[in-house]
Amino acid sequence: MATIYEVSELAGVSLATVSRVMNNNAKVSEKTRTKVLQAMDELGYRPNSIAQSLASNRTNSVGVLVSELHGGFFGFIMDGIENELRLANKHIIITTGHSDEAQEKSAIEFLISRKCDALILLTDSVDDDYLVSISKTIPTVLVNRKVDEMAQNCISLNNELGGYLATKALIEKGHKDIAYISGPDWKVDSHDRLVGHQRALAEHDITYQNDLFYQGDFNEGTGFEGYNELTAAPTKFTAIACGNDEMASGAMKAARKQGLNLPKDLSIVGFDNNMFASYLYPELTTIDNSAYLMGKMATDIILKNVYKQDDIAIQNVFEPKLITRNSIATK
Amino acid sequence: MATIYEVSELAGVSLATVSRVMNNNAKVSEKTRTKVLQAMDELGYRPNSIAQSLASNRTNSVGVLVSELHGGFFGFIMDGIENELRLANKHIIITTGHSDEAQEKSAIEFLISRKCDALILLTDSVDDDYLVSISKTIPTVLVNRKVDEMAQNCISLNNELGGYLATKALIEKGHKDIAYISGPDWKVDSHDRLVGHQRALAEHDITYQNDLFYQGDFNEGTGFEGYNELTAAPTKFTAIACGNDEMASGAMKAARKQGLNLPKDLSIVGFDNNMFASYLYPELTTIDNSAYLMGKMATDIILKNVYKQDDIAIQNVFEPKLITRNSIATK
DNA sequence: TTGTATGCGTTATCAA
DNA sequence: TTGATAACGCATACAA
Repeated sequence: MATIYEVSELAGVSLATVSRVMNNNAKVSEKTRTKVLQAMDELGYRPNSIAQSLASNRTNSVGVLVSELHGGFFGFIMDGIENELRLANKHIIITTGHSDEAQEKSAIEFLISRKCDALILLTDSVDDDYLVSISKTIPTVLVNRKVDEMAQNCISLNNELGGYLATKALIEKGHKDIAYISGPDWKVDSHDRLVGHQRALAEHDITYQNDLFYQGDFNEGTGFEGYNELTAAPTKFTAIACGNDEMASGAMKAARKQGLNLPKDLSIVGFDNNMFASYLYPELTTIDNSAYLMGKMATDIILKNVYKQDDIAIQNVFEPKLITRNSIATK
Repeated sequence: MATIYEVSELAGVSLATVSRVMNNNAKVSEKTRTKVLQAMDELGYRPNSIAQSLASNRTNSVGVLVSELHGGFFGFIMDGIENELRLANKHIIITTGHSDEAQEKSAIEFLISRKCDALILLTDSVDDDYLVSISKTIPTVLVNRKVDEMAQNCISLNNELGGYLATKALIEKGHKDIAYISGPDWKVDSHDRLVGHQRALAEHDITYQNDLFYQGDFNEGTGFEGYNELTAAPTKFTAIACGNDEMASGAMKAARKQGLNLPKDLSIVGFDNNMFASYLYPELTTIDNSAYLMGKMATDIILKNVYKQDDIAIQNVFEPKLITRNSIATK
């Protein structure tokens, strides 16, 4: 592989000059420039970005931590990051933490030792203090998480509003007896969605009933169990709002197993607008979580702060949107 | 950020010694080792992997090219790669090509200039010659693609067998009138799956009929259209085999729209075992494409050839498996 | 077992 | 507008 040195020899100029035409950041006469370009071409020269990084103290890469590489949410966030980064000629180094604290920390350490110019982290297994300390070493933006000391660098979804919109969609179709299958309470997203649900109820003078609440864990199985538990209780309902789409799917399966005709006998609304939501039957009405946009925005914060791209507007909180499909029947 | 030099000063030893304890590849007395370790700890030293790479001509990273970051197929392949790589203490640099030749080539160029130790490529937009020439520069393995000159470094699925198994599953449930909705003919996977379908038919003395064939493009919409086209023709059928799960979903939606009761009135089998397959109603019987395993194996080839890990068995072609769910009724 | 010296392929600071 | 030359942080052959 040809080096800048060989290029300089062939072109009959100095190392410095070759470097200048590569980065075209200094004046070079048209004549020498073409000479150099020609030499590069002739040698099939490709810059060694490792060497560039060492010398310039810039890797033009941003490190990303996600839980898994598969899965809709992460996929779209990564897409948002990667697309935006590519437009800026930067690139992405991805690591996974599998929602395990030790793995997440070691992934972060790795990204730092790899000299990423900045970090985008999706994590809930690592504590606030650690994140704050990291952010003092290297520009860091957090997606789907809020840490007060880093508020400017946190991107999140207004989950409360999302929960509100979901339940409101049910109410507007005439439903009053609405059950709720929640995600784990210790997750803020999950908690906020429930709060939104309750606000929608209250605003329409519907009293919230404990009988109509089931606590799941965001996995499909608990949606299934949840529906069965809820129907075992005396309080009847005509609709269910679910903390996410997986559980909505589970509830749909359980309901169908009990012989219900969907959506006629039971209306359901999900949350996340997961990839499979439109493949469900009936196609699931749900809340879009703006995953792609959040990834894009995380990148924008970095482009602005680290790579000094101006005229970029930052938005830290995203508004969820209702995606209307066919899983809600008019009552 | 502390450097190896500062560590050596604090520990009162030479640069080389510090380097030795980092890589523990040479004898260092226990006494000096602890001295060095202590100094590292005190300074919060983290090795600069960029500098390591430049000096050692090894980046411990493998470059990966996929079409998109979201989507089940790519997700699982990347998972397979990343998991295997992490166990070996190597890491992954991911780029996307969006199925566009120019973008794919520039992504590959990028990975090379980034001095990856090896490449794992998922591409169908770039020609064989280009891939062969790349593979002479840097160890390259191809997933889901076959190039004769690089046969040892190609990982693929036995799509013909998959197509065979899918249709055979239908036949074994008593179906004889089986329609087929195919992917684009120019894609080898798609073509091979069809050939497998035809073999299953032939083996059971069922004549293949053009009336029962529809050519789609692997997207859900063409599954929908396909079903409508097929039912418009005079030849009747009780089952459909689809080139992939998306089209199967489309066909299911179309059938249901025509008032059919699934799977009683129509049996369907898909291909790929896409993430949403188990969320469909009825849950889709399909063919698993071993995406995760193919990603893992691609990595293994590199671990063996590039990183010299021995005792790794290589398998270039994967056997698809039938995943039985509820979308096939007994006739 | 430890230290010295050189090189990896660039960028960047000076001079010229 | 160009050219020497010193970093960048580490690995490694060679000496000691």
